[in-house]
Amino acid sequence: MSERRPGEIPEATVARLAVYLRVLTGLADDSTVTVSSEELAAIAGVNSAKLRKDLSYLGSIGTRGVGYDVTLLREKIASSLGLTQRRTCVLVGVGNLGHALAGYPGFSSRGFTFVGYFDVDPGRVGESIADSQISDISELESVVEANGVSIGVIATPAEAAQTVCDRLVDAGVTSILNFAPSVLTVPGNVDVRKVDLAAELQILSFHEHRKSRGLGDGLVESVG
Amino acid sequence: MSERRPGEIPEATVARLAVYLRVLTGLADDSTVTVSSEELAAIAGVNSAKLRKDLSYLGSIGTRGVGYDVTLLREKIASSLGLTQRRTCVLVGVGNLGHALAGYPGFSSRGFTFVGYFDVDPGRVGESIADSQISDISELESVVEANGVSIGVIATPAEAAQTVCDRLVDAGVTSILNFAPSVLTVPGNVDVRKVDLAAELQILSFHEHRKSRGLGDGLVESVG
DNA sequence: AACCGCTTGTGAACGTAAGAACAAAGTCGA
DNA sequence: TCGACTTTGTTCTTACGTTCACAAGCGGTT
Repeated sequence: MSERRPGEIPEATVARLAVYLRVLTGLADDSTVTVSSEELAAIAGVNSAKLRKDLSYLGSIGTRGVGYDVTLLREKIASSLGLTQRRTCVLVGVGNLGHALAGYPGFSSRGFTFVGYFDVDPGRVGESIADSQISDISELESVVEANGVSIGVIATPAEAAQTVCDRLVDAGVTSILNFAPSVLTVPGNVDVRKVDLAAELQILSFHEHRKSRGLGDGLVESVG
Repeated sequence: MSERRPGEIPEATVARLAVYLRVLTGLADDSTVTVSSEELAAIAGVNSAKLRKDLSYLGSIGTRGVGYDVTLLREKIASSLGLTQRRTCVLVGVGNLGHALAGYPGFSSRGFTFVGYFDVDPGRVGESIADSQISDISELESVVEANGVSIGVIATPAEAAQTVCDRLVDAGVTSILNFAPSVLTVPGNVDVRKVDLAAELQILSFHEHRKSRGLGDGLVESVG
């Protein structure tokens, strides 16, 4: 039963495809025509066998003895990720982080169009942001529905996140990117990805802690 | 050979411990004294068996028939993550995102102290930020060494990231949190975690794409 | 046209993680 | 003190992900 349906790409692979895509864009800018799995893997920071297996899920794209055509591979990855069509997004919560996200150039350059920025604070509504302006949260549903928005980005405080999430889902959003430090509950057809900034630092803290203790051998801290 | 040395906690578990910790803090604020694996797992959005296994790596903490003491568990997780000692950090690159990170309340409230904010832009140096001020990048090494900084946060453009990373590592930083969309190369004793904002959206895009195609059956898009 | 060197694509082995299920170990009430 | 009940800690099974190693396939060369 280890059969995988054609078109089924493992999660871990999908996450790396985004990295390969970025690397390939860089190579294309340098007018590189062809790249081997070994080279590409080195730049992307992964094992070359893993890279080849990842790419093999997209079909047989490379040429044996030669490598991969940069342009072709780039298109293939982009189409697998569904990046051939522009996707519309909304951002809810325009505090510090929300502002930064709104100004992040990587989004629009990669095919994501933000059609609305929302906040509850009346003081912020109307403020201009990233060649648009902040709308009141009450307009959320109408904007989502009018634009067929599929992705919602939540950058509110933790307390507001679930409510905002529910409203997004009710309005038709089927993918959520959550920056609020809270666990979201959603229906099964909705995908959530979370970015937990404090957790990232805590994970690094764990490794720091470990490094400063064990130093590689079977040493165990005696617990008082 | 599936023995795991005592004290060895799996990566996947470490990442979740940070989530449990946050949930437990919330429970403690509500004056909850005891919590069962089932309850805690529900709030944290994970399977209860997984949660129990995660916690079992920290030792036998719960009481059968009762559950876990919230305070005790919280302390145990915090100490496993090395959060009992405050960790000093520096932030390099104070653009939009850097500002947002500097203003993020979750860092200092969880034991992370930023002792320096750096940028190359002379126009920004001196600007006040999060009850401190922006320093010139040239001071990076001296600040890192003077404060025994162990964690560096990179929020520069992609082109600068590797150079900044090298400087941090040379100065003695052993953990890096990278927000720049680039792959960092570091010595083996240094840990890197990356947060790739555009990649997150692309992963969601993939799932959107998949939902709008297959709808759950063996349907395969015919490739022209 | 036959060979040679190179690189892909993949099968098999290994390691890590998730989930189900249950025995062990505790509390609480009588 | 004993028994019923609850919830943990852990074992076992299954799934997923990574890595190795190599046959298959292609371009260039003679």
